[in-house]
Amino acid sequence: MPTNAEIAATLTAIADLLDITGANSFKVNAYRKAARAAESEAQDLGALAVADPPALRKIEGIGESIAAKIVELTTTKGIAELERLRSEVPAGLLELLTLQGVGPKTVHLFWNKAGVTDLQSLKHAIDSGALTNVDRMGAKTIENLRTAVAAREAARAQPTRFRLGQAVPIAEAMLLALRTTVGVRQAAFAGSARRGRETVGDLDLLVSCDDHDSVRQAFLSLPFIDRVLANGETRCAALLTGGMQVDLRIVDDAVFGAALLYFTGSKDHNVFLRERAIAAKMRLNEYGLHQAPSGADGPLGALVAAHTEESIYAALGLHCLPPELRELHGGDFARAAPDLVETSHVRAELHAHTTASDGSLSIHELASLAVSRGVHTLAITDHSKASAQANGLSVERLHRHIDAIRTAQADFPTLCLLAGSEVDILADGRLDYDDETLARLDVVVASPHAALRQEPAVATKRLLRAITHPLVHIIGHPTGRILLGREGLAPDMHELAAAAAESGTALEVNCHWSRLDLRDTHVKMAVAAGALVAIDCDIHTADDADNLRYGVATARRGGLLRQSCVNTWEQKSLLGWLKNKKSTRAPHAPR
DNA sequence: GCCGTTTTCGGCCCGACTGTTTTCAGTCG
Repeated sequence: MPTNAEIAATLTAIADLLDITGANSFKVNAYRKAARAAESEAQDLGALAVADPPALRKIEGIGESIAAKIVELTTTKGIAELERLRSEVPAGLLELLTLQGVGPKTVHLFWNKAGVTDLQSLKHAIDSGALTNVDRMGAKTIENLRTAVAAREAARAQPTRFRLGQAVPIAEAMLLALRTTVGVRQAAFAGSARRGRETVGDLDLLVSCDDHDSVRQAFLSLPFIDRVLANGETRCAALLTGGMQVDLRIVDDAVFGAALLYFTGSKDHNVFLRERAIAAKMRLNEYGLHQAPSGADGPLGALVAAHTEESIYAALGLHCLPPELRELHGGDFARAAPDLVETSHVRAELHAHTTASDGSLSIHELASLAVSRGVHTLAITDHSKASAQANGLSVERLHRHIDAIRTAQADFPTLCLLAGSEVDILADGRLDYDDETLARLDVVVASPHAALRQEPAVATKRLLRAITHPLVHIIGHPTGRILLGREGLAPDMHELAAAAAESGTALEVNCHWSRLDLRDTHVKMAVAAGALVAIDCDIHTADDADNLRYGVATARRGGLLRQSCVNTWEQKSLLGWLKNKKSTRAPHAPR
């Protein structure tokens, strides 16, 4: 059965191929929108296609035709329309769409007017001069193409997306430099990084200022800039040395909110807001919300709102939606509760390593770090013996470690130090320590570290066994995925979430930006099932504590409420749950 | 292809930038 990601990839493939054939652009966009809907959908679309096909059409962006294609893909493992397109369009043309400045119209032109079928034949057409006879191919365009082809070849070994925790520090370093420029009023990053997506394709920076030229100069002279792609009055774009693209928008301070809203997106959410504006006889663009023009082509009416995002949402009759929930067309207003979890709510770290296993901090250093972060409770959870590569603790070493933690407690009167372990969930679901050993621990985080290529059904059974174990409190990074590196397990997360809710076991959102596991869609499932969630930094070095924001962003994207996150609880409630987790359920009704 | 409080046809966000095209087309976000 295809996963939602596979369905999304298939719909995107149809869109790309249709685009090259010159199909109606609204039809192409419909496929792209449906692909995005599939990607962010928490329900398993493959299962839905089998059990209740009409329900597919309830999802915004999926209509009669695309629903039928999802059913076709699920039941026959292929789509006739896609195969027809593939037989018609040379496969090598798809890569050309990724070239800077080359879109479907241009690829169509290359294919039909110059016989280009892939990157190689495009290179040949450039070098042989064959492109000079093609419409709109002047000397400058051909030179830009040459550069784009070279950049594409150089980038083959580089990622096209970047992990959130790598992109955000770069954005903040650039903003720090821009804020010192004369005349700058406000500066922020927007785009998918602000929405907290686990990976981002580029960075969007927004600056309001009195002097556009000085900001442009400051931006283009930043040390990270490798190549300038655009340099206009209000927009600059550049490639960084690592291959990431950065776009800078420069606006007047009075319209900063409108620009921030616009450039934060998502694209689908912008369309929704514009449509809502039109319905209310207004117009929304990056310069503000205005009254509609009085005539058909007349100038915009009076300004309604522009300075802040809140004022624009309010004028449209909406609550200000947190950026993390702006992924969908209509946004995820249903999840935008006032008690959505925030970094400031987190008062306990329940997953941290010391030098006893593979951490770089001693017990005292780790505890001092926790005190400086203002948490009331820290669980020290070094690896168990199966994780030999991480210097996992034998039972004997664990006993001595527990004693050392108990002794250290005396030095930290304001912090509750818990003796725990990150225990391996073995391939068959057994735990790496016996029950007698586990019972000595204050907190047990059970995590999969090996056998991460198991079949989904095997992985589900394995994790269920750990979830329902009475001595396990938290399932650490449940899938073991590494972003842009390792797929990890693909268990039936609905089933795991239901079992977690039933047994009072928390599912972890691991905050490290290479993991973010649970991922956002999994958090949605946990929330829907009424399961408890832990947000933990999995601290190995002092810097890891800074990753909390990424885990919280992921949890917010999934709609996690403060009261369902064990790390936000008062110490007494938290310790009560650890002592007797069975009696503790997520304190809110399933949504 | 999707969608609907201008509803079953006829729209579909819209502005900046670039390059070449002397008024606009394509790309991008």
